[in-house]
Amino acid sequence: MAHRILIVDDEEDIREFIRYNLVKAGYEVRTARDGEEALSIATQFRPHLILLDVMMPVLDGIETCRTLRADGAFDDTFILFLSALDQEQQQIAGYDVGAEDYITKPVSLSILLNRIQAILKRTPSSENHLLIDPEKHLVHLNGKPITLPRKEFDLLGLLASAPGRLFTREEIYNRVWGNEVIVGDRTIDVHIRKLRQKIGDDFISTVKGVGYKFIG
Amino acid sequence: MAHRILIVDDEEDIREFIRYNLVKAGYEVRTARDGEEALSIATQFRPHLILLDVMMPVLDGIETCRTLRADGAFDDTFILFLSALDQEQQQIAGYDVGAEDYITKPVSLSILLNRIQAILKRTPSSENHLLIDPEKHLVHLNGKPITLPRKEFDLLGLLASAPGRLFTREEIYNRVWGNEVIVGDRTIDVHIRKLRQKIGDDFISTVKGVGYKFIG
DNA sequence: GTTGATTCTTAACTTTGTCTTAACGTTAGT
DNA sequence: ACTAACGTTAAGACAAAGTTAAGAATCAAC
Repeated sequence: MAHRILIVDDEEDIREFIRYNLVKAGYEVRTARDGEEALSIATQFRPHLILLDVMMPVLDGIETCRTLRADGAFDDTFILFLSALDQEQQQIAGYDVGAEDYITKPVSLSILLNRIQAILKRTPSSENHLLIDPEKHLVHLNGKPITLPRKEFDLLGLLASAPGRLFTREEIYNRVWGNEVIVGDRTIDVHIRKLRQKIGDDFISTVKGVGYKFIG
Repeated sequence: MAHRILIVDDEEDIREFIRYNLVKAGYEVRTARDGEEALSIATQFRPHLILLDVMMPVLDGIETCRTLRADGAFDDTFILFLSALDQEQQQIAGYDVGAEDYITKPVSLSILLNRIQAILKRTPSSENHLLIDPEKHLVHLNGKPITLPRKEFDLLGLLASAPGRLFTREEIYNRVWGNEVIVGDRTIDVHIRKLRQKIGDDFISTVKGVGYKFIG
C-alpha cells in the first residue's frame, strides 16, 4: 500500500505538476484548492503527508495547519509547507504551528521527492484504507474498487458519513430503510456481515445495546 | 491489435515521414497539426504513445503535455518530445512536465523506432478499444466502424461521456429521452442489450437497483 | 402518399442477484 | 452462569434486469 499525500494549492499548474510526479513516484494523491477543501478531504482521505501552500484564499496554509493540529485526529500526519518567499518562511518559523518542514517555490522536483521520501520512509503506510465515491457508486479498499449492492452501499455510506460517530439501530433503520418499511431484527446484522465480508472487520465496530459506528 | 500512436507536429513533411514509417512498422497512427488538435484527437483515440513536437503554433508541446498530464485520463499514455534544439531539451528537463523522453530532430528513423519499441513492448496493446465520434455519429470498435441507431448512440454516448461514473436509470431517461417522454420500464434494458450485442459485454456494466456505467 | 426497411417500444416471460427471514450459535455484561 | 443482544448461515421471497418477439412508429425512396 502506498502512502497517501494531500496537495493543497490554489494554483492548478502547481497542483497538477506535483500530483503527476507524486503519482508517478507511487504515492496515492489527492488535491485541494484551498484550506477549507483540504480540511474536508483530509477527514476522509486521511493522508500521511500534506503539502500545504502558505498563501491561499478562503483559508490560508497557516490557519489550515493550526486547525488540523488542533483537531487531534491528525497528530500522525506530516505537514510540509510550500512557500514562495523567505518572508513567509520566517513567518511560519515564528508561528510554529506544527509543520515538519518547508519547501521553496518554484518547486524543485528532486528536492521535493527527496524530502517526502525521507519523511515517509519511517512511516508504515499499510494500514487498511477505505474510500467511498458516491458519484461513481464505488468503494475503494486499499486501491481496489468494490461495487456494492444498493442497501449495502447506503448502509456503509451512512456509517462512513461520520466516522467515529455512533449510529443507533433505530437511526439506521430510519435512514436506510425509511420510516414506513418495517424489517426484522436481524436484517441490519446480515447487511453488516456482508459489508464486513467485503471490506474487512476493521471498519465497522459494534456497540452492543446501541448500534454501530465506522472507524476512520 | 496494434499499439496506437499519435504524432503531433506542425510540419506536414515530418508528420507524413514518421506516419508512413510507423504504419509500415505495424502501428495504428493518427496525426495532429497542433496541440489543440492533439488534445481533441487523443481524447477519442486514446493513444498508447504520443510523439509531441515542442515548437508548435496554437498550443506548444510543453503546454499540451501538461494539459494531458493534468487530465488524469492519460496517466498510462507515454509522451515523447520531438525537439530541434538543445535549448529546448533543457527547457523540457527543467519543466519536467511528465514526458518519458525526447528525440532530437532531424529524426533518425532507427533511433525513433527503437525507442518506441522499447517503451511499448512492456505495454499490452490488445485491450478492447472503443472510439466514439459524436460529429460523425460513428463508433469504432477495435478499429472497425459500427453505425448505431440514434437512441443507441445517444445512450452509449451518455454512458461513455464519463467512464466509471454511474448513471441512474432516471438520469438516463431524462438525458436520452427527455423529461416529457414516458417510456416503459424495459426500454432501457432492450437498448442496453442491443448495444452489448454490438460492442460486447465488457463496456457496460449493470449496478442492480441503481443503474449502468461505462467501463473505460 | 405508398411502400419497404429500419428503428423503437411494448409486453410476456425468464433469469439473476439482492434482500429478508428464521433458526441456531456466539458473545459480552451483569 | 444467565441472558439479552449480536453473529452466522442458508433458504426462500422478491425485485430488478435480461431476453425475445411482435407490433408501432419513423424514415427514406420512389
